[in-house]
Amino acid sequence: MQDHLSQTFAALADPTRRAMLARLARGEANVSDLAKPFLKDMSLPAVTKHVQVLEKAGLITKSRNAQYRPCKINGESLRDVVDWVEQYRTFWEESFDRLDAYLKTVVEKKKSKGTNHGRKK
Amino acid sequence: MQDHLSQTFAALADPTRRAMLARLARGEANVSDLAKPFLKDMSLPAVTKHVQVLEKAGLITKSRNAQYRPCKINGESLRDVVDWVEQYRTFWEESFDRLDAYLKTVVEKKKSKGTNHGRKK
DNA sequence: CTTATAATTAACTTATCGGTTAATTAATCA
DNA sequence: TGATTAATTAACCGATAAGTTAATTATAAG
Repeated sequence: MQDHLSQTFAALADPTRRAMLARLARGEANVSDLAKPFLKDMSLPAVTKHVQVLEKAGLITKSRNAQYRPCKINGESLRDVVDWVEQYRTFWEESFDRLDAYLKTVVEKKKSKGTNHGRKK
Repeated sequence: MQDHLSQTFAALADPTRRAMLARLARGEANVSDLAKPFLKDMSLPAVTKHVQVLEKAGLITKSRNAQYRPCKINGESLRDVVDWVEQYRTFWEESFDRLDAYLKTVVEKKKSKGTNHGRKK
């Protein structure tokens, strides 16, 4: 896989992996916790592979606790996704909600006076 | 490819296809217009396939004009992407910008009194 | 009617993806 | 020490993704 964004989108292009992220949104979980809902459908090594795909894409981080491997979401790479897709906002808003766009610019101005949301820039 | 969102993410997991969307963001274009920047790197049938992937994912629509096939972005499916990723907003904001979150809820309330941004729901 | 242009289809190749089973590593527990 | 649990690695398989070249369709233009 070439660039990082492609790697991220590819990792998200699988319902099992998105379900794992949904699970992790509720809190940290070991690989076997993540595996539980899927063990009727696939083997544990298959789960390990999915976790590795998420990890290599930077969508999750994995640490060590005894023989367990607690995983958690890494929000940074999801921001890459939203930053990319926001470029196209006008295309899904089209003629709807001019007010929405206006309010958004107001909020953006307020925000840029404060922090820059953790971005390096 | 199974579900629609997986299909969409898979279509976006390729830099050539994302570049095509970037081109279409500047206006409608025929397949050969879309092909132009890539013909040093790949054949025209390869381009046709990329366009078909984007079309099947619902990211673009293609019409007919004589022997030309003008394409344009379909914003709806990009909204599916942003709607999905917004679930995880807290993970990239983490402890930053509590103000940001607050302002967002204010805006959301204002918006839900007006239209619902073209969503069917 | 013939030729040129735009785009697609067909057939094929190669690499990658998502899964399997069997074996292995590493830590805990009795 | 030996057994159990958590997770990974190795080797393999079938399906599909992404590219190729050659042939085909469809419209426009001389």
